[in-house]
Amino acid sequence: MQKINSVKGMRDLFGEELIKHQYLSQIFRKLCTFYNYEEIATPLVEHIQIFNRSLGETSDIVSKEMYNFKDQGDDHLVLRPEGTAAVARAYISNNFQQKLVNKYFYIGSMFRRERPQSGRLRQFNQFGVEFFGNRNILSDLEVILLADNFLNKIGIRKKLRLEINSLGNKESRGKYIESLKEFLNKKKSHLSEESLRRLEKNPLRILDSKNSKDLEIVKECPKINSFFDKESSDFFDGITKGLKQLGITFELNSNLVRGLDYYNHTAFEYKTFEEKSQNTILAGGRYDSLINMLGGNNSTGVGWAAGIERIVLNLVSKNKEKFTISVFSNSPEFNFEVLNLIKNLKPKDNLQINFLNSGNFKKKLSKASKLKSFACIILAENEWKEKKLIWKDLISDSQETFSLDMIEEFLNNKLDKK
RNA sequence: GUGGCUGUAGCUCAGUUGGUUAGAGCGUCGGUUUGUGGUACCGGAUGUCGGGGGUUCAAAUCCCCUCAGCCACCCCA
Repeated sequence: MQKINSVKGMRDLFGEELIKHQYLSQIFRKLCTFYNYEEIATPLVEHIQIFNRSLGETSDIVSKEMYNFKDQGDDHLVLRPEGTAAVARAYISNNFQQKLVNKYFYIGSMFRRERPQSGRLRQFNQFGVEFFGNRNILSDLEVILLADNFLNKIGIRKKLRLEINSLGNKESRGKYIESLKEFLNKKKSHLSEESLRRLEKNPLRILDSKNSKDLEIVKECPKINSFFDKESSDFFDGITKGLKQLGITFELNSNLVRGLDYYNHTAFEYKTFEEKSQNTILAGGRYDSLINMLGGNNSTGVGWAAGIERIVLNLVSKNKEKFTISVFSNSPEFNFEVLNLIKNLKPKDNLQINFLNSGNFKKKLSKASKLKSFACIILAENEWKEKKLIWKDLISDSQETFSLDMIEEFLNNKLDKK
C-alpha cells in the first residue's frame, strides 16, 4: 500500500510546536478577557459571498486562493480565508449592535490555497481582535495597545517594528488613486511587469512593491497624506499623537497599503527586521464600510490579526518543566493492581506518571530512566502483602517504602522538595 | 500561479566513472541468568533509494513525467 501524507501546506501539529501554539493562545485569551473582549468562534465554512463582497473581487484571496465548493444541496461555500469578515458577519447575524460592549477576539484556522513556504501555509492559525462601534481614534489606540502588550508579554516586541499609515477616508483615497494612476501611467515604461498589471487592478499595491525598478519610481510618487481632507488628516494626527502619549514606538510608512477592499484610515503592521518576505507577524486597521458591505448597519470597526505560525518562528522554547514518575510492578500478575493504583491518583500540574506494562524488571527500570523519570513507584510482591509500595529515587539512587493509603501525602511531599 | 534547490531505514546522512544480496551513526528491540536503571559489550529488525515510465545486459546513480519539502517571486498573517 502506498502511504498517504497530509494535504500540501497542511501540517500535523505536535510536540514543542504545539506547546508553543497553546502557550500563545493561553496568553492571548487571558489578555483579551482582561480588556473585556469576548471570545467568538465562527464556523470554518461560510457562504462565498461573505468574502467576495468584503475582500474585493480583484483581491488575490477571492480571485484564486479560496477553497470553495458546492455542497450536496448546491450551496456555494468556502473554507474561511480570514477572520474579520466572518466576525463581521456574526455581528450582523446575531444583532450585536444591540450590545453594550462590542469587542471580540477569536483563535482559529484559516485556509488559503497558496504555494507554501516559510511562514506561509494553506491551513494556518490566526488570532485576532475586532472592535465595533462608532468611529473613534481611541478604539484604534486600544486595539494597538492590546497588540503591543501582547507582543511584549510573549517577549518578541523587541524583535519587531510597528509601521503605521493611514489610507484616509473613501473620498480622499479615491482622489489619491486617480492621481497615482495618472502619475504612474506616465512612467509605464519604467515599471515592472507585475506593477503594470497592478496598475489596472489595484494601483495602491505598487507602493509596497519589492522590485528595485519600481522602488525608484515609488520614491517620486505623490504621497497619500497630501490628498487627505480635514477628517482624514485629523484622524491620523490623533492616532500618532495618541501612540506617542502611550509610549508605543512606531515608524510612519507612507507606502504601507492594504490588499483588501474593506480598509480605510488606520493601517498598521508589526514586522520583524529579517529580510525575508513573510515578515509581517501582525497586521490590522480600520474598516468602516465592512458591516455595511455585508448588509448590516453603519457600524464601523477596527481590528487586527496575527499569524500564530509566524510568531512561533520567532519564539524561544516554551517547555515547562515537568516531572515524570514511572510506575510498574515486579511481576505481570500485579498489572491490574497498578492500573487500579493510578486510577485513583489525583492529577497534578507539573507531574506526569507513566505506567510501564511490558518487559522484565530490568527493562522497566531501564525504560524509566530513558524516559527521564526522576523516580519510580514499584508495586512489588513482598511489600504489597502489607499494602506498601517502593519509592525509588533514580537521581540519588535511594529507596524507601510507604503505605498505599498515604500515597497522596507522600507524593505531595516529594514534589514540594523539587 | 512562475522560477531555483532537494527527496536513500524512525532521525542525520554516506553510496566513488551506472556493476553482485543498498551502508554508517543515533534511535528502537533483544541478550550479558533470579527484585534494581543510567554506562559498557554482544546481537537482531527495519528500506518497493518519494511515485510512475523510459534508456541499458545492468539504474539509488542517466532521461522524461508526477508528487512532496524548502527558498525566492507573487500575495499575505
